[in-house]
Amino acid sequence: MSLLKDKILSVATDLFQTRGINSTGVDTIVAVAGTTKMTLYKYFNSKEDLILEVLNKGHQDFQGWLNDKLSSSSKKPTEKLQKLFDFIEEWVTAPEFRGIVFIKASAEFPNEENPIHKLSSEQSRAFKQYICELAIQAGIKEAEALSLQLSMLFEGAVQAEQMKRGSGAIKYAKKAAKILIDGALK
Amino acid sequence: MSLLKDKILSVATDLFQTRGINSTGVDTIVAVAGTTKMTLYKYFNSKEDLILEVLNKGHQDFQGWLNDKLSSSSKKPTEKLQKLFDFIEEWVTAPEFRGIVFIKASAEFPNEENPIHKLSSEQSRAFKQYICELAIQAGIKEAEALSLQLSMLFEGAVQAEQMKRGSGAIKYAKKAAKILIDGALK
DNA sequence: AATTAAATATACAGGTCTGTATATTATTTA
DNA sequence: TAAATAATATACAGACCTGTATATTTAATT
Repeated sequence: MSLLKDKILSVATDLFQTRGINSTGVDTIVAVAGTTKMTLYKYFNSKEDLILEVLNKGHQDFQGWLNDKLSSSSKKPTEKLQKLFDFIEEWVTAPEFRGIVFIKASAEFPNEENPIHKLSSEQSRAFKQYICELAIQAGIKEAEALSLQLSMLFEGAVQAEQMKRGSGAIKYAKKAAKILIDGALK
Repeated sequence: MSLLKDKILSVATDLFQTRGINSTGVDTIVAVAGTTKMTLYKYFNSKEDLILEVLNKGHQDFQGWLNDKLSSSSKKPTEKLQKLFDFIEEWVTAPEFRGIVFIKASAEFPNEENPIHKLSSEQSRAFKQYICELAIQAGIKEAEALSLQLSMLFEGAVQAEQMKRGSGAIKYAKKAAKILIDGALK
């Protein structure tokens, strides 16, 4: 991976989250990244392609980090599930946290036929599925229902955090998650 | 209120939700509303003003409807709280439901200094506060925590519904809300 | 040193956007 | 019927947007 391509991707991610995707022009991206449009269009066929790659990178970063944390925290599925929102809190309260890209992208591209919306929707589904597998391994009967509830709680907490930074909402989402998980376990 | 102004407001609301706010030009709005830009700019000083009025109208419609439903459903605060998500489900699953405006607006205008973001944030806070007062009247000790959890659940469910229409996510949000409310009541 | 590749600088075509200016047509009120 | 109000039709200025074309400069390789 080229250094410049990487730089463009991280700058775009930041600008998309802090200013909005449609409100951020490629001119702004290359200016902040310290390069030119010619270089951007060498690595990305279009702005849409850039957005799709930003989405993919964001998802891999988050899911990869979360999976590493959970894997090294415990081998018992039940404990992993119980620690899920501890790590989510750690991720969301980090100073460099700027939101979850697929949540913003799905709002800015609401048309269900749009490739960006499709990828966002797929990533949301993949995250829920990840939780679902944790729940299944933990022996939870209604794993599908619980994972959907937890992912709604997660997206609502991120929404709250994007709405008002430092609101501390995630702390209460974590408590709610504990109640729901405990209820589903017994 | 002028008939045309009303028409412009409802058309704008619909287009903003189905195509995005930044992606919807005033030309499209007036074309669908069957009028002209001159008329739009007679009733609204700018597109930003129009967006702010769309937000206000959306909030009044939802909060007004919800409050009427709750008021006429029961006089006991506890029962009202328990029926909250029944009515939310009714609102969200209605065929004409297009999402909650302040959720989309806060995503498209992430800058906390922006008037549109500020109003969105204020509406989100007002909704949480409305739930909080229900909880207080129901005698719940940790009313603040519960209302924040329920509002996150609500926003997460709307997010899920905007992401994939007809997902049925709200049904499981309702079940989660019941668990959280029952836990907070005793 | 000569050749190839990578990145830059700059300009611009074609499109869309907001907001306004000007003139005309309906509609209502006096 | 005359005057005042409301809405329309149309054009356009100025800004911004994506994507490309052309030429130049820097860096890497042989």
